[in-house]
Amino acid sequence: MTSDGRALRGDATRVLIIDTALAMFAERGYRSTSVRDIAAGCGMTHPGLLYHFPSKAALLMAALQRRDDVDCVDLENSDLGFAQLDSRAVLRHLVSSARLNATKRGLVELFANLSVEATAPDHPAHGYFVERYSTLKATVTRAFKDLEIEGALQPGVVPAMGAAQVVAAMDGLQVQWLLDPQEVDMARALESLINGLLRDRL
Amino acid sequence: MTSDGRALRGDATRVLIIDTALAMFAERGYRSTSVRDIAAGCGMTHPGLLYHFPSKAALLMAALQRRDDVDCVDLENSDLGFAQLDSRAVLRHLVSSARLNATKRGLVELFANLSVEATAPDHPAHGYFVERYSTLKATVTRAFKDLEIEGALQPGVVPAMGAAQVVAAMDGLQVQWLLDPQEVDMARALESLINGLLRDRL
DNA sequence: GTCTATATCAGGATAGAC
DNA sequence: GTCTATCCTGATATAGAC
Repeated sequence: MTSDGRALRGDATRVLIIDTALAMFAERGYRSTSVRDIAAGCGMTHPGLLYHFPSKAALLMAALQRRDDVDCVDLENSDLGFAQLDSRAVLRHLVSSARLNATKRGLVELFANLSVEATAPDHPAHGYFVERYSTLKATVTRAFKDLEIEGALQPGVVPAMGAAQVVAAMDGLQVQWLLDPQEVDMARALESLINGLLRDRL
Repeated sequence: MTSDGRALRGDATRVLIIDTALAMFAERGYRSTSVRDIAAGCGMTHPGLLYHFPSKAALLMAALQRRDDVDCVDLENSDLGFAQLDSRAVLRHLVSSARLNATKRGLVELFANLSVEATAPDHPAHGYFVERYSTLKATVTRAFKDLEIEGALQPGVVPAMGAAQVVAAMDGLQVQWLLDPQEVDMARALESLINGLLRDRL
């Protein structure tokens, strides 16, 4: 970005590319979407696209970043906002995310695939996911700790472990749902799991 | 397998290929292991390998099959045997599997990646994983139903949903463990989740 | 600043010699 | 049963026209 607004002209193209990429990644997956496909979807050639982003990986990162931004607008909460929610609201938010996800198969596919792929230390999105999980688990752990103080936790529930279990269940339920959407209700299963960790219901 | 032992001669190569493939898939993942790599590891060229398996996908399926066989030997239980275990033994078996997995990163990577990839209906291993999850969940559901009859279930726990949660947690914990093995104890987290569903401990 | 054309490389798969 | 040679597709990346 440069000092004055005029230079932002080209950003229209950048945004178009990112949105197209996100749609296609969500539709067909990251690996089976070629830079050529995305470029074609934008009405340009792939080197044209690569002028804006040095590599497919860089484009992915930009797309993930944008996805987070959109999510924040959707939910009218910044990530910071999410972390600062009341403890029960944090947990309820996870459940509504699950419910929302059930309307966006492509996106669930994308994130499910990426989060596993990115497990490899040399994956372009490795850092992103390490950070993402770490933040998410920290927030949920915080919520459970607060509930523990209120005495609202089921005896024997350890906040950090509960957070790991809840986050794990979110991920795993997505896989089952992708395999057969009829078979699983992600939001209900998650809610029920969370309720099992609490003395009272959510 | 054929009627007499002699016919197994040519299978030595097949087995070598499968074992090499399994090792390499586990090491570097399915997608980033080329047929050429596997062939080289067997001391042959890739068309030579493709004489034995018509495609990379077919080789994958054979490798998955073999993996299951080895697992059965390891645990001295056939899949059938697993399904027929006593209900608590079924759940304990899941926990020990998790413990065992923590010593085999490559294999966990392979299955974690594949189970998500194979979510796509046209993936070569789609049928395998549909079947795998369906069987696994059915077995765990059965276990919970038995425990329900014994009155050993926490109130409000629905067998089928509990099974989905447990299986989901297994998968999700693997992702977290792959991202940072220090951060998560898969077996403990899973055991604690299961215990939370039961009136008494496992 | 933006794109066309092109170079280069690696993957899976097949045909056909040996 | 194994290899050589080859095809096709699709990936990233660069040179250079507009």
